[in-house]
Amino acid sequence: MAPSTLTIASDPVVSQKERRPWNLVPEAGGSVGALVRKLGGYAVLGAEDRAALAGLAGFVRSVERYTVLVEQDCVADHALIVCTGFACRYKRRISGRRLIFAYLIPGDHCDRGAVYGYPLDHTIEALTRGQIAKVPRGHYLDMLERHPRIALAFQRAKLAEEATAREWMANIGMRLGPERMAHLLCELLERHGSIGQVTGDQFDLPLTQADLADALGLTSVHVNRVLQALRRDGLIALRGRRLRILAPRRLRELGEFEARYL
Amino acid sequence: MAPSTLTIASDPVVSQKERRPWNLVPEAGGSVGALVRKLGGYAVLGAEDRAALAGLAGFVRSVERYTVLVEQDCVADHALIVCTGFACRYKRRISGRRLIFAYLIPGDHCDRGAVYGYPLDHTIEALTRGQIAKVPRGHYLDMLERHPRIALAFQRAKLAEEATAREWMANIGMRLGPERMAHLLCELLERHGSIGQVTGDQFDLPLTQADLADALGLTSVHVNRVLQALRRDGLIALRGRRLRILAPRRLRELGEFEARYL
DNA sequence: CGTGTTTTTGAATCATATCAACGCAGGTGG
DNA sequence: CCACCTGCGTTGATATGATTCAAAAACACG
Repeated sequence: MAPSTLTIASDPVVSQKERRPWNLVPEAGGSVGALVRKLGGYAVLGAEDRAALAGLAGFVRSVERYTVLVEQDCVADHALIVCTGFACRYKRRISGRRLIFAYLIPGDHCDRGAVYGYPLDHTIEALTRGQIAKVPRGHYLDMLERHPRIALAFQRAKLAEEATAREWMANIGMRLGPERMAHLLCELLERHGSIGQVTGDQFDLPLTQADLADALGLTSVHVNRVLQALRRDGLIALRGRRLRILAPRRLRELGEFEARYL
Repeated sequence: MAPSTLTIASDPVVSQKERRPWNLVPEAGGSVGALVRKLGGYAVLGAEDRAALAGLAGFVRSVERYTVLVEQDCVADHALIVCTGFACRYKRRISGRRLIFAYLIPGDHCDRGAVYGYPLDHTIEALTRGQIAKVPRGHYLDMLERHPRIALAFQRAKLAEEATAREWMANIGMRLGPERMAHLLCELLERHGSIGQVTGDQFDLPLTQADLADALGLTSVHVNRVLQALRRDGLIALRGRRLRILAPRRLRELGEFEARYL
């Protein structure tokens, strides 16, 4: 009911001592490299634009897994951008069951409405350890005003995010288990590709089967069996936190996935 | 693939001869009455604001059921606002199965992105006969600029719409049939209430059981049985195109519905 | 190395889909 | 005015995808 405070790891500044746990490639551009790459796909950015984005690195801090980034009904006073790691938007039922609406990967915004001062209708939480840029509203709005290209890119990124949300809804609403999983993995392949984190159809997937289940509207038990089926059919190889897409073509067909983003 | 043309009934002007088929109350404000009421709930509108909205009545035209309002991948050059009747956003699978992402009732925008010239990732179609205001982009943007209150109200309405979309996702992703139906009906009660179309917990629901099914991720057969269960339990009375909520309290509990909009 | 988390497995059960058929009402045309 | 058609709601029988519960095996971590 009553808005609570924004919860985030309170280290005052950047923590360089942190060893990145699952990001292999140290991106050019440091912790905001993913953001630059992603936005660069939505609009042509100039050197000053890149510099402004690079300036966001000063606001980066580490968060542990399970850290709540924005609490439900809370009005955030910062723009939050994922730099490394996985976060998600979710809601819980009284029964305790959780539904994940979206995965937030490096380069993704946590909450755009926050900037306009509206309370959020769901919770945002880190699914893995990672780094988050916590940009004060003033600085953020300032940057958008000074760099219209960045603003444009953010706007387009938002439309893409909305389209993705509808895709997830279609996933849950009209696809069977294996198809849902296939679609999700294709999407993650594409999104990780657009931030330069895919090499040879392979990328880090540091999620629990329960995390996948809650995003697909399935049980973790069923997710397990679905994954086994996909492995058995030679579509994927998933071991530890590393996913390799063995048959991208067939996986896309199975999930009826069509590339849409750029 | 290639954008196709915007399809809409091509009557040049308002058609007054049309007999409203399911709207009982002739709203003050004529065909845009619902819009005025809805926006009034999001921001305090002045007389000039209302006048500007009333001016939209000149762009109203009738559409038949099944009329495609905006085709997928199409860039609309008009803002479309539902005045009477039901429309929906949906997507189809190759199998032919349809998933409805949102119902659009009087006062709702069909596509906001259209105004910015982005192609749509889904289709918008009339689920019933009705009236749509087709406002040229220029006129629409002009109005927003001249009437900041209206712009604010639209912005808030959009946030509410996004929250509703997440609620639908939660519905499909983690609720059982009867709970989904209960939640949906509660939502429709609230939304129709906010545009003054509810009298005594009763309102028009001119939808097919198949239309409901596609919005709930269920089969029309199953929707039928769910509705029977709700009737048997004395929660609702649904006959013809008229729905009466008999036990709002219990229905909300069943669907875990919480009021959110204003 | 133990301890807690995650993955894997099996069996039973449940919710929902599927298929097929029938009734009913509204509208149409002869 | 009646016969026909079509769309929608209703029903029953059966099939199946997914859940639940429970427990063992594999892992990851400090």
